Amino acid sequence: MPELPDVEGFRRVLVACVEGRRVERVEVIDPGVLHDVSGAQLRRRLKGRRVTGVRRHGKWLLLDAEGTVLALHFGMTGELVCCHTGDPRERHDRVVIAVDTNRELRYRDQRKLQGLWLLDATEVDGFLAHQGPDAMTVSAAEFDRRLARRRGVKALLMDQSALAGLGNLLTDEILWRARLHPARRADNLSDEERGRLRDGMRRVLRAAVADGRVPERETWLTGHRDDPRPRCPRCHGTLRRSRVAGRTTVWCPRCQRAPGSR
DNA sequence: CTTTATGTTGCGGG
DNA sequence: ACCCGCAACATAAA
Repeated sequence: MPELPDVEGFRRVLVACVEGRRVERVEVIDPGVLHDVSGAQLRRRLKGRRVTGVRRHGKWLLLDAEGTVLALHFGMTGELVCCHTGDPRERHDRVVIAVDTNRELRYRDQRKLQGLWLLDATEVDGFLAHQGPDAMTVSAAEFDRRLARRRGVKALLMDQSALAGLGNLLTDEILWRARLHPARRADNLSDEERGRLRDGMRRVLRAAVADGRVPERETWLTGHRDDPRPRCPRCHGTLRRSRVAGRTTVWCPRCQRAPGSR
């Protein structure tokens, strides 16, 4: 589930649930999601602290707690939910952070591909140093600079060190909207094509972030990618499914022409 | 049993 | 130096 818009949705969950509140209890149900920190350390360093802010960069979510920062990444199956204390525990609840309002934040994740990191506020910049600019706020000039590589455009858009926040679904959606074949090389897009790409990215992101998730819509690819015989919502041609940049890729061979060079 | 899944990283090879 | 595909990580569902 989690790409930039989903993580932005989690950020709002956090704001509503714990921002400004004091951490009363930290419960580590499955230490397998903790990185470089034990359950006891996590508890000791969060308990009693006030949550002073919540930030997102790409797919990373950062919870500030008076000098200590909890960094969360959701992998493919993670989510953040706000519960009342006493709500029944679910099978994949891994960590619970309860605050002084009878509410608790739960990090829920089936596959445990990523997890939680605990940092000192001074370590955050270094921690995110390898991340590219956030896809939601990147400037046109910086976007163009990031795309100036000899790589497949889909691989590049999904590369978090080039641009942070886009995953497999969003990337397909953006390329479809910009009418660009996913296997095109990024460095020989025309100025017009690169403009279309950035425009598509902005529109897709704006709509998805407003929803706090990547929506499944009839007028988007997302609403069709799991259909048995998926049709393009724009030209009604049959969509194709293949593997690009190591991931399942859905695109319209009529709307999104030729890889090669042009 | 096999395949697939919205992520990231590290490795081998071109 | 740059780029690609692929396996690995852990788990569930089709």
